[in-house]
Amino acid sequence: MQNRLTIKDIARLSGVGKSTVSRVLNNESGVSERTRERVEAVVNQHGFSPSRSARAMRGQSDKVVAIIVSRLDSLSENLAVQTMLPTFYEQGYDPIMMESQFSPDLVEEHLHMLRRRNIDGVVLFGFTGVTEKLLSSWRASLVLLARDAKGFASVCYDDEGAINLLMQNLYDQGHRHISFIGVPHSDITTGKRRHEAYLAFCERHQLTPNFILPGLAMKHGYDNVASVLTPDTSALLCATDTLALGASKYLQEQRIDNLQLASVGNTPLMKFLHPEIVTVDPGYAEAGRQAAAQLIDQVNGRTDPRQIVIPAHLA
Amino acid sequence: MQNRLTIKDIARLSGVGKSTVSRVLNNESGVSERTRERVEAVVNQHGFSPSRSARAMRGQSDKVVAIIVSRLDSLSENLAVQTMLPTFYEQGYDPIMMESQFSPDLVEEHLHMLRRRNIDGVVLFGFTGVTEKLLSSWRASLVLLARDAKGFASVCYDDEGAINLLMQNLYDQGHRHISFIGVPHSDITTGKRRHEAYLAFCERHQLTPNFILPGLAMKHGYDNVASVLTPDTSALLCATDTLALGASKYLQEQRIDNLQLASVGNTPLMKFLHPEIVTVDPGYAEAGRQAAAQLIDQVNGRTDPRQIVIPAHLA
DNA sequence: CTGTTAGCGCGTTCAT
DNA sequence: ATGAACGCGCTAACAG
Repeated sequence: MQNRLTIKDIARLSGVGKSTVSRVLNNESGVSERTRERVEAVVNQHGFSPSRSARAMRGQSDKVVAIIVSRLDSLSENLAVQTMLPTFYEQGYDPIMMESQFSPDLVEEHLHMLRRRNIDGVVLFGFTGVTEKLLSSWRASLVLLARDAKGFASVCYDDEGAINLLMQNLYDQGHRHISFIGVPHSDITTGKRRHEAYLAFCERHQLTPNFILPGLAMKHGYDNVASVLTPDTSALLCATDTLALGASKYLQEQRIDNLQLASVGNTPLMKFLHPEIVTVDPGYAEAGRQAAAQLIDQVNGRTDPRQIVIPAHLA
Repeated sequence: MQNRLTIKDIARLSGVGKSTVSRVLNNESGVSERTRERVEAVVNQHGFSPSRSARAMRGQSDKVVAIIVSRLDSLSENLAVQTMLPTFYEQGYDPIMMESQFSPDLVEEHLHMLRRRNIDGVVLFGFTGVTEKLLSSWRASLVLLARDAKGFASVCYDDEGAINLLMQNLYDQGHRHISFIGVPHSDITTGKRRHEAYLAFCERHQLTPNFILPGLAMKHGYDNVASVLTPDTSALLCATDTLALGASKYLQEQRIDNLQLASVGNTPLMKFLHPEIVTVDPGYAEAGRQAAAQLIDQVNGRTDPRQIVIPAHLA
């Protein structure tokens, strides 16, 4: 690059020593107000900013974090990343992005690369197959998103709360035959927890459950709606908006418009394609913020790994 | 971080000098085959990799690039980013992500921050309002995507070719009344170029154009389909798949199923929601690869900024 | 309060 | 072909 000026130049220009400039730059105490002001003036005047690399070499931290999403085009993950980025930038962290494509092997590969790069921390969007063993060496500098694991920091959605909110809403609307379409239990959060919350609600209110757990692709929703519809069914609850998208397509094709749709997930696309849907926002935006904040606190030793649950709310 | 070993340790462990290790690491000539092998053995054995920051400090490049997307949830941009990431990683570049939200001010702000970080290069997804002036200081280290600007490297889609492909396909299917829904001319590529290609095709084949240019939101598609439908209309061409998504929703609601839909853009979602659509793939994946490759070549002084056009092809 | 000195890990002369 | 010495820009330890 060109002749960027250095801390030394600033020192010369403001007639002080390098260390004083350094102190000012880092807001350290022990600098007279007058000197501080003078140095700051020169710094601003020249738009000086210290070299990241040099800093990193001394401080041992290059202020870089990684965000590993499952897929770049995941609607829900995008909403979380969207709030994560500004949070990182505000704190001076550069977030680099990676895609896991739901492959534990890829995650491992990425983590390896990150280890060698001496990165500060990682936000990992969890999925079935990401084991604790895989992450063990990152305990101190990892935040798991949408998943929890013992001993790891995590930001989770309130699966049970979300389903309850939705069920209660449907129930209050008078629905008594609510079918459920979800994800297999191999997926703990989106699969097991949401399904069980559905079952529990049914039991509490003496409703007859009617469900299927095909998977989390849109096509799964589309292909399986029919199988949970009875003549009585008046509402359909989907574990994710992706499933709801598939279900919605089926319903509109079949011209079934007397079925109240509901889903977890508050993505703009869903709202556009099927405005009549009832959704809960699992708090994607808030989750992104918290995950970033937690990671930063953690790598700075301000807090230990802890598990955060984001409360869901009706959209 | 903890006691990562340094080039010095490797030197000691393999019984050579630091400089020799450095030479091996950088594949420089002037090292005997035997020594090289010995050093490489030690390096691999300990999984050693040189400190990025220290390297950056000497070499002036920290091997970090930025990707500024308009929106994280842009379907088309995602497809390009998806191929960009691996390309950057292969070459040892860390890609950090930013969102412009279609705001020139935000772009400017981000570029400022990147300048101060002494970043190597930027891939910027262009949009209306991004002026050459805004980018002038990045001439050498910027690749514009989906937009071109004089003097800047760019990777563009072949708007005219894409429309022609689609129109020809519809024409060959026997359609003679093809309506068009697009984007205002203030958007040069997606708006003006695609619209003009449509008009030109109509003129060449003596078709009567029937179009509207409401904007690029889904709702624009949804709200405006009706206005371009005549009793004769047998096909509808959409400038983008986002518009097509909106149009598709309208058509399905109105139970209009004798209208052939076509659009530029080959996103999985579109294909799922409306399988009967004819699409051209503008070459998002290829664009991502090329953009990354061009940027890398450029920042390494291997090539000057140049304008690349990706050929479109029927999906 | 402030300036001076000594490295951090690496690439780069310059001798050998 | 190889090693010793120097310095990149910065922070930390030590003097004053």
